[in-house]
Amino acid sequence: MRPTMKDIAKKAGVSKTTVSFALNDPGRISVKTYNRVMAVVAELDYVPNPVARTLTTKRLGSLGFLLPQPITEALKNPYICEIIRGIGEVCEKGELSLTILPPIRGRIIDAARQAFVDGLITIGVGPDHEVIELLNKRHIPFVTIDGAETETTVNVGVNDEAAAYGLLSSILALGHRKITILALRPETLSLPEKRFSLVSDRRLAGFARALGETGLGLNSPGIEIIPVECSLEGGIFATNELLSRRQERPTAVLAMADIVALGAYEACRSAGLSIPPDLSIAGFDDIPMAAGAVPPLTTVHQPGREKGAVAAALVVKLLAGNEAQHCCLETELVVRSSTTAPFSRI
Amino acid sequence: MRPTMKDIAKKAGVSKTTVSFALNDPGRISVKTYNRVMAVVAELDYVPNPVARTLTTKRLGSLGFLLPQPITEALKNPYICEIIRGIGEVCEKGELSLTILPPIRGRIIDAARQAFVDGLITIGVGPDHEVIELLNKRHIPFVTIDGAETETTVNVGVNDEAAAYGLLSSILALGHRKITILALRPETLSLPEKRFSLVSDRRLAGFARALGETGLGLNSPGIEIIPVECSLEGGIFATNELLSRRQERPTAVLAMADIVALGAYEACRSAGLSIPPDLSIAGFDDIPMAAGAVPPLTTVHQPGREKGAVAAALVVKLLAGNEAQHCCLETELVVRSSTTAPFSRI
DNA sequence: GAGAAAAAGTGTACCGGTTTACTTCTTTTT
DNA sequence: AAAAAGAAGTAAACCGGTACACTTTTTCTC
Repeated sequence: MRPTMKDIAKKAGVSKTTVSFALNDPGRISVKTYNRVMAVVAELDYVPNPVARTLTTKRLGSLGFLLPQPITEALKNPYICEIIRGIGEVCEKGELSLTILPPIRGRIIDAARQAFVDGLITIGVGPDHEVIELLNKRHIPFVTIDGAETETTVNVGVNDEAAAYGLLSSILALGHRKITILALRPETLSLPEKRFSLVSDRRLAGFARALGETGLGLNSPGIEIIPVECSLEGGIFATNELLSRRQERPTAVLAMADIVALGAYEACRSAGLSIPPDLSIAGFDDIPMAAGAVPPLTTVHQPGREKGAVAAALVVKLLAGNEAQHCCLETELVVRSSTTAPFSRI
Repeated sequence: MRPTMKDIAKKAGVSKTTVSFALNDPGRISVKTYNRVMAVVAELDYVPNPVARTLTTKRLGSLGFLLPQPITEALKNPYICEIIRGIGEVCEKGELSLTILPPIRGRIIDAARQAFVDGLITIGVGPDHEVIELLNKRHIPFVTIDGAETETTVNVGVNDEAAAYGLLSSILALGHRKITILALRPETLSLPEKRFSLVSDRRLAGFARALGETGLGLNSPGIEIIPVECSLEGGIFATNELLSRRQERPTAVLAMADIVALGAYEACRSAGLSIPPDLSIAGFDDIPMAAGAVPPLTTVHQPGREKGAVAAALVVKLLAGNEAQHCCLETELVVRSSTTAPFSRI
């Protein structure tokens, strides 16, 4: 079996304490003893058990990232990858590892319960979610990404309402009046009464405001909202369904994630539609491949890596016992060539 | 302070053991006692400390993935993302979390030393690496990806030599004789005497065999090998350098990773060269975006997600105390339109 | 209703380290 | 040379759970 500190102490003829000193505070003991202990350490291939150490030091050296979906799904979305990269950046500096926590048995709260982390970051989790309560009980400092700014939680996000308003305004200005919105389903099933994810709701509010200025609303004829899964497949599926209908097609599709928009691209390709002018498509996020797509995708840029990095930095701050403030990052409308004026059917 | 099991026991008027039963094996005690204990648990917001539990159960519920580079760098390579997705798949099934372990202070061994994992997966780590020894000392079961098949370690990989042979053979058959190979630098600096990564060495052997059949060798005039960093930037940098030279340019560039090949694409774009016929470019890996690139990239397909999934499944097997076998997955040469016969300069 | 069996609950050792308070021995100060 | 200060080392408590062996209480069987 793996040797323990006791084994080392016995073989070196010293106390456990001395072994501990040799490993963590060599100045505390004589050079002679130090050498003797270390010789035994080398001989028995002793490596201290980090878990046991943790029991007293109460520091694990790991940050957690609580995913609302399985890892396989989540990493299909480059935007999530960007956020992870941002978190990773901070982990590097703080000499921490990064623990990805996928839902266990479909429940994100179980993942949080048994997480071995010093602090963690959630994404898309609202203040009313049970996991928030649990984290508080466990006294684990955490920061939410794309959550909500409340008294008791620290959040990092963007102004989704304003960003959505800007995007739809530009689409409306092009002349589009038949618009389909691909809104994101909530990833976890913990709140079954919700139709859309937290950010989707906020963006819908922005869309509503933009529509209002043209005398329209989310319920106006021609405007449609479809819940989709946040993935390439989700975009393909919804768009296929949309294009196969009898009724008149929209002239523009607004996806709430670039990856969904790229799914729409694919569905259009299969259907033989050109983007544009047959259909204008816009996304949200500005993932790295959005600019390189054919055609380049109009989207709302939000700084994914920065979001992750800021959130992680705030967690580190909390861990150090300092106060942390909410952070609202900038977005920018990036108009590329996937959106033009609607094709006039004669 | 956060309540402990002792606090619960005291307040409920029972022993610590009973509390433990209430939480883990309710059938062991009477309903009446169970209710009383759970009431106190709820009242004091008690959540068991998973670290303490671990000391006796010796199970952490996490798999580790030891990265040879910072997370930010690694996740820029979609191929790594694919592998992580594969590992994630297995984690899901086993109700495990996934701990990403980036080098600490540039040293991968330090990451391994303090990792809180039940088992782990390395990538690109050879049998002579110090980390292998450490993992054995710590008695942590592990599987290597793209490592080496030895008596004492389990490896998941592909036949790099054969794959490289096939790729270069097809390039030579097209008529190319001036070929630049972009080989990968080892990511970690632990073995400074090495020029290339483990897989690069094996692929070079395959290249050498293919060249041999045409009466050439790796040292023949016209054949050049350049060490590059495995990233988009690495590809851009090396290719820029290559194209800016006075001397005659190669007609084909073989990158040992698709992401590097895509970097070469970008450098060509800036230089106003068309791919092909000015330059043929091929990659390795077949990342998802390789097929969608312009032009679609000729490459060697290797199953990234499967690699991760198989490796993780083997670790789980080892954890269960079973034997695990090496696994060599299939590769396939995928010829797309980035490679043609060399452009004849008149 | 006596004896056996099952159920319910407890005390204590243990996991593998860290930390505190204390002892012993050596060196320095006056 | 005595007192004070410092160095080196140790025993035992502690972190917060789990697991084993054991006792006590209840239920069942004949």
